[in-house]
Amino acid sequence: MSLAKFLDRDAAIVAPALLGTTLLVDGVGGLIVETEAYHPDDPASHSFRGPTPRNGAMFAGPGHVYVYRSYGIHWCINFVCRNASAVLIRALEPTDGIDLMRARRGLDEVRALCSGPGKLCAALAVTGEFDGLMLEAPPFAIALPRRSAIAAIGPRIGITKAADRPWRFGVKGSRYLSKPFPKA
DNA sequence: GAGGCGATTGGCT
DNA sequence: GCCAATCGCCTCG
Repeated sequence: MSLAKFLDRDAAIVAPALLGTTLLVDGVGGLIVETEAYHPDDPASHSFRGPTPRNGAMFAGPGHVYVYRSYGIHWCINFVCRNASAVLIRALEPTDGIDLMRARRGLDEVRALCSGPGKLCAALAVTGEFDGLMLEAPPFAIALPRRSAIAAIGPRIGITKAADRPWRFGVKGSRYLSKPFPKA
């Protein structure tokens, strides 16, 4: 399946299917092991209240990248899906450019390099300048998995609205998650 | 126009 | 476990 077609579905479908995908930015990155889905009718979503200058990329159509600043300090990256839904990339298992990521993060421990949405953006040098770019073109490189990894499912993290929706997905047993999943 | 808060992280208690 | 850092958007007046 082409990347464009893959992303032109609801975020709740795309988010678990993305597990095991390779994400590289300028050749640096790893395997996606944790994601979350956000919907326009979801009070926790940035697209819930319609377009603003900040969230415009979420309304630009499937295949775009939405990068926003979190708590005024960190950057977080989303893949835009159908109908202003989006998938937040929460954690990677580092595979490529590990020494560069170590230098950017000022940290040796591979396990913690990309174990959180703000961390992985720092490790991959993703900033607001990437907001609105197409995922299909450089500096991005995406390799979809042959088969999606087995997903653990749980409530999303760090939000106060609609916190009960089970739209967080992770690779079962991965040591690179931002937080463990509640035991099923 | 002012005040509050968030899809977070790292450091200190 | 708690708390500060720091910026854009929302809400209210």
